[in-house]
Amino acid sequence: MTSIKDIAKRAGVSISTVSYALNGSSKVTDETRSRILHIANELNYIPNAAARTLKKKESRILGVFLTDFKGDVYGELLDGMKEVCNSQGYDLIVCSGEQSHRMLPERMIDGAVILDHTFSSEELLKHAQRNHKIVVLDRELEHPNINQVLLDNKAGATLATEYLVEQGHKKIYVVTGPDDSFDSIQRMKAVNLVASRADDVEWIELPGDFKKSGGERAAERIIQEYTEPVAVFCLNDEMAIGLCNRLADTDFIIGEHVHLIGFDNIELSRYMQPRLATIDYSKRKWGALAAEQLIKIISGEAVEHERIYVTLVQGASVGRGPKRSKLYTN
Amino acid sequence: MTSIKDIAKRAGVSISTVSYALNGSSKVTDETRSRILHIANELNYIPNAAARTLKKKESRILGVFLTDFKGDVYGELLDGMKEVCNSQGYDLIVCSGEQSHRMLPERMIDGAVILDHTFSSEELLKHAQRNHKIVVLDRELEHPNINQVLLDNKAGATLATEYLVEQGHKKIYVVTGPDDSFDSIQRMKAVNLVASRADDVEWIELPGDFKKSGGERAAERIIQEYTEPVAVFCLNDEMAIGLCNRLADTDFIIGEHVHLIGFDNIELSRYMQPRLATIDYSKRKWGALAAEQLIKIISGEAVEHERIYVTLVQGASVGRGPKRSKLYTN
DNA sequence: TTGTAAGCGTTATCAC
DNA sequence: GTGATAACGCTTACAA
Repeated sequence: MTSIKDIAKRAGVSISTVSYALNGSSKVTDETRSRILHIANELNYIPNAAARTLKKKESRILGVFLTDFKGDVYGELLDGMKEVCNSQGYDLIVCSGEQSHRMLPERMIDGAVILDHTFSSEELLKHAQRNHKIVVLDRELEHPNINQVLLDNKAGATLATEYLVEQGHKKIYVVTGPDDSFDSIQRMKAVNLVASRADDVEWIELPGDFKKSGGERAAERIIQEYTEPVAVFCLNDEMAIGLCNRLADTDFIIGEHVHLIGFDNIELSRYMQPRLATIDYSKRKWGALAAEQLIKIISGEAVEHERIYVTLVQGASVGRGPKRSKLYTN
Repeated sequence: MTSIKDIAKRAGVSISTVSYALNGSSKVTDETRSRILHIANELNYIPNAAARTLKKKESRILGVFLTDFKGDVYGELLDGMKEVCNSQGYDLIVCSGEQSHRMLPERMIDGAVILDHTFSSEELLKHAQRNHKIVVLDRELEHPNINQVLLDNKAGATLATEYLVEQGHKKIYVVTGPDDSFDSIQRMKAVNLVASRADDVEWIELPGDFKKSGGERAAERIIQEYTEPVAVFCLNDEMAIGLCNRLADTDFIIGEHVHLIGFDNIELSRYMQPRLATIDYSKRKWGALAAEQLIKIISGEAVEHERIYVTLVQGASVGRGPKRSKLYTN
């Protein structure tokens, strides 16, 4: 591997002159610069990132941490982040898994965007304490070095629940996420609020996991307890799809016996028959904003926490209110 | 930031002793080791990755490069890679975009898995020439430092085309990927071979892009030229779905007027109505194998190119042969 | 304008 | 078993 030392030798100058030339410093004559550049090119010189990072104490790399790589929300979110990072001269790397937790403390990256519950809040606070910069997308965490860019879960869950109530539903199943999920807890709170404000609305919590399996299990319960048309709010689309899958094996009809709404508006939702009602938000913007905020706190700018707004997407999966339709089986 | 120097000072030993203790060398007494470890802990010592990488000339990080983060194939593929990497003490980072091309030559990572046509083959060969280790998933490239783990495109496209031919289809549209896509070119070759071997089969190439929009454009053409039921082989599922979308606005019925098969078996395909026929393969295994091969060539082991096998997934989207059904509109 | 030299935080070779 | 010390490749005062 050729280093600036080799270039210096070949050019008959010192390594510092080479370094200046390479970094476009004005301290060097155009002539020597072009000579050095030419030699560097000839020798196929490529700078060593580790050395630069070690010296400058920054890598110009940002990391985003995900619980896993599956998940339909991620694609656009990451592309949004990438765009902002690149436009600001940062590189973005996507990390997942236990090993990846080292990257921030070991200073491989200049900052982290967290959407990964395998990071504990204590862990994140500890990092923030050591002056590492962090943006959290999946929890509330207060620290000068931590910024929050959160979904407006409350608004979303309120929209969804009110939509069901407006359609005349009186019995609403709510399929939750994992117990420790911030999103799930927030959404539940809003459901509770709306339901308690409405007359005569009963809501039943069904424990879920934000995965298809959770929706399937919820479907089992609903089938068992079924007496009349019900409404179901799955706290994310993936569970809603799991629920549809399970119901597809039965004579229950979505939009008629089971009135269903999800959350996230993942791509699949568009293709469900009937179209899944859900809560939409711009994943791209979420990512872009997260990256922006991270870069700002790295640059020492003061920032406020941000919120990603959501909208209701109506869909035939919710149908037109309880029609008390007869079910042929069961 | 506390470094081994600080620990050495506090422990009253030299930095080399600290380094030995930290790295579990047997050259140090248990007593001093535990004392040092204790102090390191007390001072919240965390090693500096850049310094280690600079000195050891390896980062124990592997990179995988994607054209973009969208794409339904990636989730499982990446999880497969992550699993193998972590089990071998490597960390995995996912990269995309022009800036990310620096990571390999600048030695930020010990090796790269390429699934990204923004890397030219010349670029990759140049890296290989400089002793960087690479596994390619999206092209054929021969070099001692490059290993190929490729889909069996030929087998897949043959299975798909034969399936259509067996169902009695005589006119087959083939919607291709981008011109420079290795996968697309390989699949086309197989289609051509099967079609030319079969009596009386006509096939028409429709230029696509592996994205939904390509499928939509293909649908336009097919609608315009429609005279009798046709078969369509979209060279990936995403275009097949785009095609379905466009056709959903018409009276054409998939499986009846348009007999459709895709490639990839992405998750969405399961949820299409009717179920999309397609070519399946294990994305997780693909990723796992790629990571394995990369680690092997990094360790200096000799490896052979690998192939990922594929199977046919039948689906109602192909229907039961040309039934010459009447179309009400058009 | 260019050179000298220190230093970033490690690892590793060699003495002791 | 432990300690000096050089080296990894680069940036950046400071000196010339």
